[in-house]
Amino acid sequence: MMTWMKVSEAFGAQPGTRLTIKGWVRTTRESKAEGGLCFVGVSDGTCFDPIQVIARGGGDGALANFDAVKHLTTGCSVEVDGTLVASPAKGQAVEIAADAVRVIGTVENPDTYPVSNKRHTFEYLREVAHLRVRTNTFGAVARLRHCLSMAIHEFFDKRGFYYVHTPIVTGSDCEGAGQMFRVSTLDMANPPRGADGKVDFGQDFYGKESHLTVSGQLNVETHCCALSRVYTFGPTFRAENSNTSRHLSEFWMIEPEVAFCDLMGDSVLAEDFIKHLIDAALTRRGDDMKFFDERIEKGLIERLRHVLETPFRRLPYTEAVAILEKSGKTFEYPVKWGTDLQSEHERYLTEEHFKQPVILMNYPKQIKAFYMRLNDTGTDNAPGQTVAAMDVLVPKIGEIIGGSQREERLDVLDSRIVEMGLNPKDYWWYRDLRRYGTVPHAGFGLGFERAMMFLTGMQNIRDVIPFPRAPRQCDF
RNA sequence: UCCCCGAUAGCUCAAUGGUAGAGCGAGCGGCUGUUAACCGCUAGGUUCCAGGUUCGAGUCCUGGUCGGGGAGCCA
Repeated sequence: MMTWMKVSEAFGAQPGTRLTIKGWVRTTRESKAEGGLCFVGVSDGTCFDPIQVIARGGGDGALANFDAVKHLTTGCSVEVDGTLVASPAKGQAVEIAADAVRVIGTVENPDTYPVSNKRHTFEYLREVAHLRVRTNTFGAVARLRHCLSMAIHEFFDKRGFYYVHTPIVTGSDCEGAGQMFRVSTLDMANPPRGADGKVDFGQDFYGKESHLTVSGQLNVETHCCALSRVYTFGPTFRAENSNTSRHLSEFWMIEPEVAFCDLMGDSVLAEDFIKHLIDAALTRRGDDMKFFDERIEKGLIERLRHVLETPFRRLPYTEAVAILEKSGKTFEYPVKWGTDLQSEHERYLTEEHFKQPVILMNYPKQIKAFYMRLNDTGTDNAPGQTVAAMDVLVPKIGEIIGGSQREERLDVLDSRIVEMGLNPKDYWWYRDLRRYGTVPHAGFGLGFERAMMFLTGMQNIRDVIPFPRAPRQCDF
């Protein structure tokens, strides 16, 4: 009786096992020896390596359709019945001696098959995103992405966090994180207009303007202030015209929120979280990580082990500015207390000065969001007022996490809202959390794709998400 | 959005303003328990698009489209 096994299972089975595997041809090689041999590498995506299938054209195990098997090319789908045997040749420990190879789907023109068995650039493969997952690299990326997704839920579940499904469509355009995509069912060519000539969104689907969310944070805070420990993990949309290797207009974000927690507790959670992801990747996807280490970024595993074993460096923003001023480096943009650090400054700190992840804390209030908790005057001997915000910087990627302790004092929150030129009325339900049993709480946001880049060594964010969306890029 | 670079065979890239080339991939044959295989032969082109300069444009000029790197915004 043949057992249909995943290729990953077949590699672990005993020689002599009779089995069936089903998958796609990666490579074929032919030999005239022993009455005709055909070596077919078959992958079903369950592990990094394809398994080698031996088809014979003569002798005892001759296949009736050997001629068809000889004409298999990369991309064909097959079902193989056979026996797992120890391989007599180098290159693989085991292989499958085939009794039958059923050709399920052929490739209609091998000459133009987009992901033929050769090296392709990532730029090219982006144009064939529906097929690129059949390659070594994108198969590994897909498996690791799944592995990390599961590890994220597991991390929070084990710590008593509840997974909250925050909305994708939002009626508030006050989430405060940049340009938003409009959601509307109005006739764009001929929208209803009010007496003032402006578009009347009162007639739109929700009776008001609505957009895709840019953050689940404000919503998740409501559940934090009832369930204590919560997190979201979902898609996020930013309509910024960002054309970089680190930005997407649709990306996935993990946002935990913890009640009765301050900024230091928040930073400990962030550090534990990143380390858990590294551990999960290394222990559960060793095959894929080995590939990333050898072919994508030399020294990746060593770099991640170092991060895993070293405590993150915590550093007040004010001290970071002092370090940068004393560094002797000439930066394109000058360092000045009260302004945001530039990419070059962050890179210097995490890649050159400390050579490890750095958590910068307590930023000047004028460069951070209204909901971040105002620190006492004199915190860190800063020359101005600061808020309890943190950014986690990692080598190669830069900012991977942004978080803060939230302002739980209603009067302070209100004055900050007004100070930023916002209207407290727009935040009525957010303010209610401070009116009814307010508590100190804190949280952060981690860009999932940036974590993927950090863990794989992939250099373009469009290559760590199955179907990237970016300005002028919405194919597939 | 700003700065820089690029677009030629299925893919990666050559080609002084003067007949369009190679490697890989593909097809056929040879050799081999093969595995980045190797050897031979063959096929494969609207040189991104629209204008312009020129006797002549892949090459020079203008505009556009798309892609890459960097910056800003951020996760």
